[in-house]
Formats: sequence, structure tokens, C-alpha cells
Amino acid sequence: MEKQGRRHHISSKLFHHSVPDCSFNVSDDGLLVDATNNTSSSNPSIPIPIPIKQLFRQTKEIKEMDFFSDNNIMNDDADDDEEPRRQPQQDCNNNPPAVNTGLNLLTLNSGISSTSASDIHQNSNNKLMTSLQVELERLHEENGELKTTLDQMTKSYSQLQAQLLIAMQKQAQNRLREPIKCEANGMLARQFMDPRPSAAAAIDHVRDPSVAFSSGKTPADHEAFSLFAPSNLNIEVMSTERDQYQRRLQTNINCAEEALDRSSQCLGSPNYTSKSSDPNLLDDDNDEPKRSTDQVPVADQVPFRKARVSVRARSEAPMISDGCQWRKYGQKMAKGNPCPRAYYRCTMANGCPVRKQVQRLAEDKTILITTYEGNHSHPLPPAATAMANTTSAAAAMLLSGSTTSKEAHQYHHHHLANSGFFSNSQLPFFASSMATLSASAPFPTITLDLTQSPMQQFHRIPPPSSSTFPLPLHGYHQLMGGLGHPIQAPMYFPPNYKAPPPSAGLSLSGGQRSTSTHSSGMIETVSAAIASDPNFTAALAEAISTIMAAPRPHQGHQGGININDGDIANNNAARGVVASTNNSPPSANIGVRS
DNA sequence: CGAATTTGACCCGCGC
DNA sequence: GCGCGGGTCAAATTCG
Repeated sequence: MEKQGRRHHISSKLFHHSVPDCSFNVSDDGLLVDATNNTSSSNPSIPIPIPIKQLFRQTKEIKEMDFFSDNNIMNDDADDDEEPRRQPQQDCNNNPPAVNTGLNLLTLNSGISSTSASDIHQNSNNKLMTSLQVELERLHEENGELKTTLDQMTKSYSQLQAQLLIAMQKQAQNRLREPIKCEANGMLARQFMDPRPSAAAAIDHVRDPSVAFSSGKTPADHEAFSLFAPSNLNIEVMSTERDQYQRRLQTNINCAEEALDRSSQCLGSPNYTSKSSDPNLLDDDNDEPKRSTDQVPVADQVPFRKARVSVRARSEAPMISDGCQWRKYGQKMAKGNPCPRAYYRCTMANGCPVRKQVQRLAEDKTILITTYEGNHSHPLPPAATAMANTTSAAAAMLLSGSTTSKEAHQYHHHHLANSGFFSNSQLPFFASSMATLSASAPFPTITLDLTQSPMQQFHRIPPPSSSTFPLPLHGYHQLMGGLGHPIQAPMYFPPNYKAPPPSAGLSLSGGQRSTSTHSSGMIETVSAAIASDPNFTAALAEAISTIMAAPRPHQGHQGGININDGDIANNNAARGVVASTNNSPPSANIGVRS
């Protein structure tokens, strides 16, 4: 760490930031850049790349010499407590510590006496630039390494959370038997279906949506868990257990305590089936050691499936194009639907587990339902990455969110309000019905409905076991329609929305800002995304990824959402989205495939 | 001719 | 135990 800190020293003043007060973006090259305070003393207009590691260092450590600013030199001199940190300056260009590194680099060339002072000065600048470039390249490399390390740490963290969840659920089982007699079933479902490790602690405070952040779990933890959940084992555990419990809970609504006890047992025993009435299941003590050793591989023991993300869009084409290569491996006639259901698997890499189902809606055959399942095990092109991020983020949202309608709404309302998304804490109600959770379906599924207006969905009676929550994709609908995207998605507007001129599809944010201040940040976000590249999948990924990256009230994300929001924990998704908005080919849209 | 698609058979979970 | 439905497999077929 010390070594790395010294390596960064040469540019430390260049990266003059007060970390806690800044928001950061992820640039295309993977470096974090300051999104809010790129007012470097020497170059206020250029986003300054910041190595991730610096974010973890103390603020005062960042305050180092600015080679390009005498003023800052004076300022630094005024800081007495910076003395120890100025010491490493000598390792950049072998400058002695006493040398004024401001641009007084003549000491490096002191042996050249025949050269004019200006030439020496210029040579020094060139050397300095060269060294800075070399240093920048090293920072790039280190940045990538750090991201890899962070990914690994996050995965390990998620696995540990899965183990913790199982242990907490076992505790909750014992505590549940009394409350289950008096509490509403939905409330209990909420408790058990909440995959967050705080679920057990939330039993006593479940009516308070903020409890998720008050039980020793920070929003950052929650977010990191949510963001990385789709690709990790514990999510499968959670989704299945949640689904099992949901099903069992529904079947037990009219049953006596015996059935309730049995249903609670299934939480800690994934192999529990409806036919199992073995009283030994109630004996947690007997199998506890074995269970603890099997916690991690439990997903391998249970043939359950992953969460699914269903996208509904209007399209005449047989399949939407999402940037991936698919191979059809089956087709079935689903019951109650005259249209066949096609099964596809990803063929971009051998063994990629991602599959999708494509089926038309029976009631409206112009609506194409594409259901994604799994995570890609290979690099993806930008457009495909966008969709993959979308599905992953949506799945994470599904699996990390609550499922009973009222509390789901409260929770997400609270969640987004705290995120600065809707800083006025009043969600536009038309923004709260674009995604639907269905935890009682055969598989936990989140449906992103891009076919209906928010108003229509708001008045639609949801399935009894599904719930809607704020997923502000409404701006994207408008943008998509304004761009004349191949998808025949209608344009939907708030009641008082003034439609922009047809040519103003890229400037919708202004029009909406005048009518809905609540969602202006999101509108700007999506508008910017669309403006940079009218790509359906990218923009969709933007919307969801932004949501996933939004809830960080302790990190200064109060001034709206930046599409380049460089969430460290979300580096994969964010990078993919950024790349997709900048580089995705025009053909990589969700749309009619000719 | 290789790749992609079609389609009937098969497997598995679930409900009765 | 049996039937049903969803999902997958793999041989046959089609396509480029």
C-alpha cells in the first residue's frame, strides 16, 4: 500500500479532490473521473482521471504538490500537517525533496550549461509529461487490477452474505412461530422474501422500510449486494427460498399452525418438498453442523433456477435483437396461448448458461415477451453488455427488493427518495408502474413492460402476488418514441406533459423538466444516454443501472444522476453501459430485425 | 457442407 | 400413481 501510494504521488496534486464530496464517473478507459468537481487548479475543464485506490485514501493525503500551480505550492506550504506526505516527491523524477517541483526542474538539468533557460524549461516539461504519461499508464493498469480485486471481493462478500442469510433464517424460524400466528401472511412473506441479510432483524421492524439501512448494514453494502447479486450463488439461494416460501405460504394460508411450521421449515431446508412431512425436519440441531458445511454448495444441490427478467415490447419481428447471438433449441405451444414459445440459448460462447424465451402475448400478438435467464460467462459486445446489465440489474432489483405491494412501494419509494433520484421525496405516480415483480410465478420474475403507458399500468389491477415499484422508465419511453425507434412503443406522457416537436426527441429533458421536477434527473440521464446513442438496450440499461447505482445517500449523490456515474462497486455494469452508449453499433438495438 | 432451425420425444416438477 | 405442462434434447430437415 505504501508502495502504491508512492507510485501515485507524482500526480497526486493533479488529482486534487476532496473525495467524500465528489461524485465520480467511469470513463471509457476505466478510470474514474470526477463528475462534479473537476475544478483542478490547473485545468478546470478537463475531467481528471482518478485511480480508484485514491478514493480509499485520506483526503489530506491527496493534497500534494501541484506541479503546475505555484498558488497551490503556497497553499501546501501553509498546511503544516502535509509535511510528511510531501516527502515522497523525490521518487517521481528523482528530485531531491528540497527542490521546488513546481516547474523549477532546472536542477534536473543543471549539468547543461550551454542551453538557454527556456530550452531547459521546455525539456523539463517534456520529461515531466513523459513521466506523467508513463505514470498514467501504470495507473490504468493498476486501476484494472483494482477493479478485478474488487469484483472478487464483492463476490466473496456475497457468498458470505448467503451463508449469513441462511444462519439468520434459521434463527428467524424460531422467532417466527409466535409472530406467524398474529401477523398477516403478507407481512411475513415480506420478511422472508426479503433477501437482504437484514431480513431477520427486520422482523421486529418490518413496517419501517428504513430498517434495511438501520440494522448494521450500510446502503453501500446493500447496493453492492444488489448489484452483484445476479452473478453470484447466493442469489439463487435467495430466490429459490423466497419462491419456495411464497408458494408454501400461499398454500398454507388456510392451514393451521402445523402447516405453518412446516412451511417455515422449508426456509432452512431447500430440499424440502410438499410431500415431506418428516418430523426430523423440525430438528434443527441435528443437522445444523452438516448444513453449515453445505451452505455454500446448497445451490448445487437444489435444481432451482435463477431469477428472470422479462421484457415486453411491441414488435412485429419474431425476436428482438439484443446484441447477443442466439440459437433456437426448442419451441413449445404454451397452454392458453395460441402463439408458440421459442427457446433460445446464447451461442456466443460454449457453455454460456444464458437462455431466453420469446413468446407473443395471447391478448395482443403485437407484444413480444422476451424472458432472459442467467448471466453470460463470456465477454459481450457493447450492446449485448447493455442488455446483460439490464437483466442483471433488474434481477438484482427483483431479488433485493420486497414483494408485497404496499411495502414494496414504500421501500422503493424510500430507497429512491434517499438516492436523490426524486429528491423531493414525492415520486411521480406515473413513474411507478413500469416494472412488475412476480415472485409467485414458477420463477421469480421481473417484467419490464415497455408496451403500456404508466397511466394504464397504474390503473391496471396487478396480479395478486405481484407488485409494482418505481422504475422510472417513462422518460425512456418518450425518448424512444421520439427517436422513431423500430420498436413500436407508443409515446406516453404524464397528464400535463407537453409533447416536444417531432424533431426534438433528443431534447425531451427540457420539456419534461418543465412539468416534472421530480424526475428531471432521471430524464436528463436517459436523455443524455439517448442523445449519445439512440440505442434501446443501452438506454434501458442506463435506466436500470442508474437505479441500481443511485442509492448512495452518504456519498454525495444528491444532485441528480449522471449516466457516467462511476460506482466502484458497479464498475462492470457502469462500464458496459458507458461503452454501449458510446460504441454500440446502430444495429444493436432492440427492435424489428429485418 | 456446415450451421441453423424444426419437431417429436423425453425428462422433471407439480397438482390431483 | 398418474396426468399435465414446462423445459430440454437430439435427430431430421432446411438454409445459406
